[in-house]
Amino acid sequence: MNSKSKSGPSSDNAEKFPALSNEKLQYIEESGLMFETLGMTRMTGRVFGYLIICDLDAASFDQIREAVRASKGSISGTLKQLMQIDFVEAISYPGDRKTYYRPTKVSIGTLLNSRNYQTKMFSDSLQKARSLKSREDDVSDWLLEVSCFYEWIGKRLADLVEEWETIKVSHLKKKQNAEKNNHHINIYRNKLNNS
Amino acid sequence: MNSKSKSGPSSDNAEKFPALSNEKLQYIEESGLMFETLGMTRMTGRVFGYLIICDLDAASFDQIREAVRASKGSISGTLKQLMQIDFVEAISYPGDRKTYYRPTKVSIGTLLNSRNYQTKMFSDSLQKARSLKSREDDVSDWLLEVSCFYEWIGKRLADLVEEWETIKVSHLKKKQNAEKNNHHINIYRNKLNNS
DNA sequence: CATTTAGTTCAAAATATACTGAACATTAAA
DNA sequence: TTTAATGTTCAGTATATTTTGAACTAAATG
Repeated sequence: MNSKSKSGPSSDNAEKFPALSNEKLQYIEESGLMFETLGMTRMTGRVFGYLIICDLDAASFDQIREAVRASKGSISGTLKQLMQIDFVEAISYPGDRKTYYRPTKVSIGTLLNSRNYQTKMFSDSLQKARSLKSREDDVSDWLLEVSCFYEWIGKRLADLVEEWETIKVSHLKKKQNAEKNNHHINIYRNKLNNS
Repeated sequence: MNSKSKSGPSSDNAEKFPALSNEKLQYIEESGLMFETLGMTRMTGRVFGYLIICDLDAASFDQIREAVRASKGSISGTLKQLMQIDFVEAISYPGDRKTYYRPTKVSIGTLLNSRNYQTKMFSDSLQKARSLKSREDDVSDWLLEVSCFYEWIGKRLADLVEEWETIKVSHLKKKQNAEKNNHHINIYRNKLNNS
């Protein structure tokens, strides 16, 4: 035991583990459920959700653990999964034994590619199905069309990513301006809600 | 018991339940595993896989059951799921009490839309995360960019589907010609394999 | 070298999901 | 009205997945 912990559990704990608002805690759970419907685990969603809203440059193992209230083993495995799929990256600081974790700011192209992996698998399977058929019929026509479409659109998506890179700056400016204008509305809404 | 079943179990059973080649049986299992990685059940993949390769206009409940070797309850539930997500449709014939099932030849647009559902969910979640942050940083910039990109590309994909509709006929012709040329190669390959 | 920190590993428990099989519903035919 | 055909439903079981928690490693600190 060190002298700090004797001086009271919440004295400087609050600095290392800043309390999360109910909204944020709720978001973490929602993120968990969403990741579940995407075929990942609830815990990966919780951890990723925490990392993107925690307002820290990077969070420590125990900060994550505290925020999502899970066991060390669970956090350890979950972080590995998230790093494996490149959703999270680890960083470290000199003179600090801890590892810190933060969301990877994956490029749009990478995001789209991982999405396309499943599509490719599906499309390949349909093509194989067609090759196994012993007659040509409506189904084999459909199988051909669908797998051709996916092949075609795979190429087209790559073009779109390039196009996005060229237009994104102006596009994002528009969006941010729209947001500023909405800000007044939000303040007005809050006043209404609090009345 | 009717007279038919007394005359021997495999007499005309073979007509109603034509034996599937090993390749097809294997495909059914592969399809099951693939659907599993897509977040659906193995059984939905088996049943859908069977329906697209069975070379029947439509398969009866018991033909499906026989092909995938599952219980009636399982087939019943699985077919409902597949119909729910519009992968399979039921048809019936006058004077026949059975229901027959066949793969829905869903339009390309519909296929893409259902794929986009998950993306939308993910994108909305990122936007919400950004609104919960109490500071602007690299992460909030990234959150904005990603959710904007998905919004933008959603619109662009709709254009691509339209484009596909206009070019698909000529595109498919090309593909089919390429296939015919490959056919000679496949025959040659088979000879090599059988030697 | 003993202790603390920071995490990893893995067997077992908890939980979630899918599947079976038997009882049931419904319609048609005998 | 009885029997048969065609499924459906659902409780229980089987299976798979996630999470815990305790024992462990490895490195730094006193």
